[in-house]
Amino acid sequence: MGDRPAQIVAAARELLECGGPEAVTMRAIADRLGIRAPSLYKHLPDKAAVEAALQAEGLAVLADMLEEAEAGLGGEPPLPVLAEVFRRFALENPHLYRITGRPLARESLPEGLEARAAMPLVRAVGGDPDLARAVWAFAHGMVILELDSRFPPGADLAGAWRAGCTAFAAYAVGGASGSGATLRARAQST
Amino acid sequence: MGDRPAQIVAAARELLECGGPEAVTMRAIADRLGIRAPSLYKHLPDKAAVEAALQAEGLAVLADMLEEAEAGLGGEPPLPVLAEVFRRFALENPHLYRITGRPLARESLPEGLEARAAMPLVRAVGGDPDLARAVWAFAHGMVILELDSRFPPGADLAGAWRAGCTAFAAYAVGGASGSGATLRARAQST
DNA sequence: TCTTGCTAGCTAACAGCGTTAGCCTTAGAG
DNA sequence: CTCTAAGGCTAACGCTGTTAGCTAGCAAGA
Repeated sequence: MGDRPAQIVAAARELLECGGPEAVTMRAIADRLGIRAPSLYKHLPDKAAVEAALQAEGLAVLADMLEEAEAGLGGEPPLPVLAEVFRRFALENPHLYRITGRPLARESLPEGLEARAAMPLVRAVGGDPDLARAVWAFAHGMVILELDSRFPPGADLAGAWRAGCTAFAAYAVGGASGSGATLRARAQST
Repeated sequence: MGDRPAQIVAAARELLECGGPEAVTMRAIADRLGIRAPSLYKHLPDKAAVEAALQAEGLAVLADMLEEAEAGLGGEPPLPVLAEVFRRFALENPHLYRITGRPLARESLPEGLEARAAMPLVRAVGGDPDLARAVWAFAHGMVILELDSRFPPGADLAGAWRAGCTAFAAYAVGGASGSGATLRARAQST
């Protein structure tokens, strides 16, 4: 009964969520399935395969959340909403996010998943790939620095997010809505 | 003869640079010093101490480079220059940069080092801490995504850097130098 | 019906990791 | 001359991922 590979990944995910990356051990996975570690290798080539599967899972969840948020926004500016969703995903699944953000085993990832996760952001900035990459880097940086407690304790992270989103939004719209000064004033009041 | 702790850190750094983080092994460090691994514990409490020292070293090098760049710029806008230096540091010392960007053992870091590395950036954006953090996140994100090969092969990273710097510079100057559209035009031509 | 072969488990083991316990040699101080 | 402490050493422990080789059960073919 049951699809062993899927069970293995599910067990790994549970371990990851309770105990962090170092709790994801071949022996611990096997324990959870009531078998011994070497038996796992009848279903998987190595531990990297488990990690790749977790990576894909994380990416898929993120893509789902971003697409849902994108669909749900009316006329409001997309960038702050997507940023909020992005951050929420990371804070709610910190270990999964870190896995997702590892060197990335492209060849063992479902075809097109990476692009799917990226598209909402690209659309939000009007299709400019340079800008999309810059925004992605900003969001990833904010999240990873927060997860790693690299910001000084008590730093106003919401303010930093606001500053970044405002700056990028202004660049995206090409200045149609006013000068940087008014944008900055608007950011303060939000 | 010689300061064993310093020798240990130096050996660790050499190992890190040739073989990456997983080459930094207590046994490998000891080998390089002509002693056995357990003897290291006469000089250090554990491996985390070595990593903390490497982290401090990386942070210090980065701070030096940023400060030097800051001193060397005439009237030109600081952000792109600092960004370039930041990126160069990361690409020239990829493993060290990754170590530097780990959860960070604050208490075992030299007093004020973290602030020293951050200050050039804060000054470059005119003292706004929110903006400084956003820019830092952007730079860190760009670098870590590049190191992890997360950008699609062939992506124009220089363009992404330019987009980010331009957007943040516009936000920083408060729109005194014109609309987003002109800024974007300027970015293309640089 | 008997045999064959595959699936999926098992135990034992290996190499490498960080780390601890305990021994021994050497150098310097009283 | 003795005592102490520093800094080496070996042996070992528990952990990791992983391999080799054995075996119970089951399904298909002769």
